[in-house]
Amino acid sequence: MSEVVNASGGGGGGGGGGEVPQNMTIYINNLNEKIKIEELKKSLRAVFSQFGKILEVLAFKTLKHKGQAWVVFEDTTSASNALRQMQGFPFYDKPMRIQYAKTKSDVIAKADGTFVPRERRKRHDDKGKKRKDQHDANLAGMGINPAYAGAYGATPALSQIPYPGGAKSMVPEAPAPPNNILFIQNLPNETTPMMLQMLFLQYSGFKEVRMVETKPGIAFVEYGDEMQSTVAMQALQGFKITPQNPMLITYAKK
DNA sequence: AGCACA
Repeated sequence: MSEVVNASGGGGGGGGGGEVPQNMTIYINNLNEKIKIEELKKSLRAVFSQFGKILEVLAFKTLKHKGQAWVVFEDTTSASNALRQMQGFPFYDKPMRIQYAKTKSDVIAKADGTFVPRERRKRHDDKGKKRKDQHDANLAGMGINPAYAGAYGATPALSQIPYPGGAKSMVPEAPAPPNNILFIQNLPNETTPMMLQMLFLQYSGFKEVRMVETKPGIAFVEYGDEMQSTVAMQALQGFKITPQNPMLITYAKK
């Protein structure tokens, strides 16, 4: 009788899984602890940005927090899709374990006006409290959203979705004929083969990624046949690992 | 195993 109604719709019924209520942030553990924090965060971004706009990825190397990360989405729908679809996903040879985060992320709290700095959170009965609350409530009521207006205001959520046909403007003059091997360009220099594998593995027929150490920014991705490579190319054309690097995918030259 | 906000 106490079923919680899911405001975002969707969701199927039975949900096994978590006792933690929905959250815009997912908590991931069972991550490979040998991976350096920066690479880990980049790879998480690469794999999760397909579900929606990511506001932040957090991970720490302290003993209490190794092997764990938080990925903050801008809405709970993105977070729940990510949770369902990536549950158990083999990531650096270990299956991800994903739950909703137990508490709201600071970046979200700052955006909705409920953020309370942690240092002040001690035990302080402040008497000027009402005034401040009123002020914050006013801002929130007016729909003023400093975090979004500042850092994210100009970026539509759809920017992460690979353009269906719009990628043509980025396709070079002389396209190579279909090939089961794809040629990827305009990758950020920090891109690793693992990051690409995790993106391209989603499409059937995936065989392998090859990168040339001496030539940063490019890669080759091989599929079983041209049909499969074409599906992957169209799906990931223009995909941005970083905002300034929409990937350019063409068929490799034979 | 482990739920933070460098």
